Amino acid sequence: MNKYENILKEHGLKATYQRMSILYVLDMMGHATVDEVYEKVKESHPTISLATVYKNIITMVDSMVITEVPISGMKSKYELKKDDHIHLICTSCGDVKDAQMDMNITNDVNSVANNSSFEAESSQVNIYGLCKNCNRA
Amino acid sequence: MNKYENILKEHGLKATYQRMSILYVLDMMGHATVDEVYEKVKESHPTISLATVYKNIITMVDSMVITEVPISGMKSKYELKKDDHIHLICTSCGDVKDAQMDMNITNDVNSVANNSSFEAESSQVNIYGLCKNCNRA
DNA sequence: AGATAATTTATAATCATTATAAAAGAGGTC
DNA sequence: GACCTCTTTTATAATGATTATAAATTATCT
Repeated sequence: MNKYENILKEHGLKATYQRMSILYVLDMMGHATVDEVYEKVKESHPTISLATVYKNIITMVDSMVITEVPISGMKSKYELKKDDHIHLICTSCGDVKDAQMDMNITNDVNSVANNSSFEAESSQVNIYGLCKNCNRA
Repeated sequence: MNKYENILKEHGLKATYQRMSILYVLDMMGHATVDEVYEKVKESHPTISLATVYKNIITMVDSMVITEVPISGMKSKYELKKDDHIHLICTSCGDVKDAQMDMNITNDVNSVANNSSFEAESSQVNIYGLCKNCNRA
C-alpha cells in the first residue's frame, strides 16, 4: 500500500491519505470518472470532500501521476500513468479496456508528426465499438 | 452555400438557417468548441440562442453530420464528419490540425481490435505536442 | 515534538449544459 | 402561393459540473 506513497513522492507530491486512496481506486478500477472515484473513495473514507477529489485529480494529472482519457460522448476517465497503449471503448456499456500499442503504430504515429513539422510529446488512440459482452446482446 | 442544406437533408434533418450557419462555421474554422461556434455564428446571426447551438450540435453528432473531438485538458471540439484522420493538437496554443491517417495505422488499429474480440466501429488518434509556431517560441 | 507550508474540508460562487413552453419556421399538400 | 402540421428556435429557468474561499488539519522537515 505504500506503492502509491512512493509514486507520489517520486513526483514531488505529498503523500496524503486522500491522494493514496484516489490512486488505489484508479488502480483497482482501471479507468474512472471523477464521480466514480469520489463514490468509491467514500466507501473507505466517507468524509472526503468532492472538491478534494477534483483538486487532486488535477494536481496529479499536472504531475503526470495519472492521465486523462477524454472520450466522445462521455465524461473523461482517468487512469494511472502507464506506457503507451490503446483504449477499447464500448459505446454501449461505457467500459474501457487497454490493449497493447504495438511498435508499428508508435512508429507510424511519430512519422505522421514529423511530416507535419509537429513536435510530438504524447499520443492517444481510442477505438470505439462493442465489447465482447455487448456484442452478444 | 446549399452544400450544407444538402448534407443536412441527406441525413434526414431539416435545413434550418441555424444549422447551416453552424456547419459553415465549422467548415471555415476546421475545429471549434461550442462557445467558439456560438460566438462566430453570432457575427452573422446575432439573435441565435446558445441553447440552439448546443441542441443542434448534439443532434448533428447523433446524425453523424459532425464529430466530437475530445481532447485532454480542453473542452471538446467539433468538426465536419470526414474520412479517418489524425489530430495534431498543440498543447501550447490549443490549435488542432488534421493529418492523413495512412493505411498502416488503420490496419494496425483494426487488428488490435480483432485480437481483443472487440467489434470496432470507429477510432480516433490524437497526437499532443507543439505546433510549428509554438515550437519556435 | 514543534514549526511551516501545503492540503483538506464545507460551502459558496461560478461556469456549463439541459429543460421548458411559447413563438416562429420548414417542408409537405392542395 | 396559402395553409397545415410538426419540428425547431428562442429566452429563460433549472440543473449539474467545476472552481474559489478561508478556516482547520496534516505531512514533512529539523
